[in-house]
Amino acid sequence: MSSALLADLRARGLVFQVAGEDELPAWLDGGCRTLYCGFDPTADSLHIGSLVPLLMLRRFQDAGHRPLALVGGATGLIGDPSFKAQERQLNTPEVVSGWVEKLKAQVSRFIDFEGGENAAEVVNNLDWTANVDVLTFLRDVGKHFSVNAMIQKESVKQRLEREGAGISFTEFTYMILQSYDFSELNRRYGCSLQIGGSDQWGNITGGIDLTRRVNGEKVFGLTMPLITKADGTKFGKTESGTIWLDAARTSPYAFYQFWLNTADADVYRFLKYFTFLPVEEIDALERADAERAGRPEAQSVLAREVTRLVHGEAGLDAAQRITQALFSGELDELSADDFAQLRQDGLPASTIKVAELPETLTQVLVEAGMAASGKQVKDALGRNAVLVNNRALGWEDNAVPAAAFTAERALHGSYFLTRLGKKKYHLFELG
RNA sequence: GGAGGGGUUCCCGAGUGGCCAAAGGGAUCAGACUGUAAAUCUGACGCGAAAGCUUCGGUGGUUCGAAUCCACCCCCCUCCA
Repeated sequence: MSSALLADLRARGLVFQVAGEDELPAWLDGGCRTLYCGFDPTADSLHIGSLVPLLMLRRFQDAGHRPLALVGGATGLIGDPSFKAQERQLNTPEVVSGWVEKLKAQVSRFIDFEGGENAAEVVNNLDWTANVDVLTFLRDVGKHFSVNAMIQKESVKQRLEREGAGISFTEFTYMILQSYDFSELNRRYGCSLQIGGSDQWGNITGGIDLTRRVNGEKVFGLTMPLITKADGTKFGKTESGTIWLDAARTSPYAFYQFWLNTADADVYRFLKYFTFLPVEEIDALERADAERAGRPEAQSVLAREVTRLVHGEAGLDAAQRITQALFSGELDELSADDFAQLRQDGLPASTIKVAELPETLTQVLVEAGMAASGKQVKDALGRNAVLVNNRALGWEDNAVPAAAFTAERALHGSYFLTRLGKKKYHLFELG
């Protein structure tokens, strides 16, 4: 069953490096194995960069293995230097522990805690590091690490070699801490496989070595590739910032839109990375899209599947409802309830009072966050790119914003769906 | 500690007394085309509706006028010790 899992992962392009490659398939086939992946609290939410490893845990669980999601209450206090150009600012223990709680909840949505021997578990490495004293740690753990080997790791090389950079002892120790996690999880849970992004290779192999030395156990490691985009830009960022998994930071609607805007050159690869759809199905979709000229279907499948995974059926409904309402152009068909719902669903919105409007339209839209500066609004007005309830406004309307937001022009007496350009929407409600 | 080079608008990078809100490229925003794509073309791109206001590491100074000259200070890089 599990060599089938590995074959599927490879078909999806999800396997980058494997430690113990020859023995891993047989080991996985031999029964329910325990594996783990760590997530450090560097913010109060994970972003889509963590999605691949999260789904990976799920893939293993679906294949009959037991996933442990480790939240780094301890490692988060130190900071991983891997491939980071600069030393990072330390966060206070209070802040980190607050983030740990958030991440625990977030991570939990992707794996199943019910059921038998392969029920998932969330663990926190602070549990086994908080009470270890320095001398014990140095003697029992530190002694197994060769600094000579540690400074050879590619992940810290630029920090050691580059002029002007540097690495504190604190961050340099990170690898030891993470290695200790693996050996402890091996001891406590029989964990025998660690997975992570390709940047974690050095930390993972460190843990494998330590586990062999202190527990005499042979354990495995597997990394996933860095997600790249065909145009060379960084995955997971948009003009407006990072795409987070937390609905409070990135609304399900914005999340859905992010995936819907995936480039053709990336979409089939992403379907393999980010969904559980069978590879054959994805290949079939690609062929169908290629035969049918015009708009491919893949993006909407991707957006649907990933939004459902992260935000659930209700989040997906909200995202699709907003998308449908905005991009169909049929505003007349929306009821007052629908507008209230859109606002509820995360469509950017604000309440305005005609008497308190600023002097110009540019100010109104900038304050609503639709544009970065008045110049952009001015440009858009000059090109008929500002629409209020589907009516274009011009530069001549700029000085009289009140005229654009009169009750007579409002939908259902109070709503103004305002569009700037093709994709930026904001709902103004008379208050 | 010594010698030299450098810090320019989001990024890279020109600019060495007025014609500089500052070349060029990238990013970004908007328009055309289209599929809410890609590529391409066009426009905008310090802030401001405008009048105007504020920028070129910092602080002072010279000058009718400074990103450009002077003094001191801070930071970065290269070489030497």
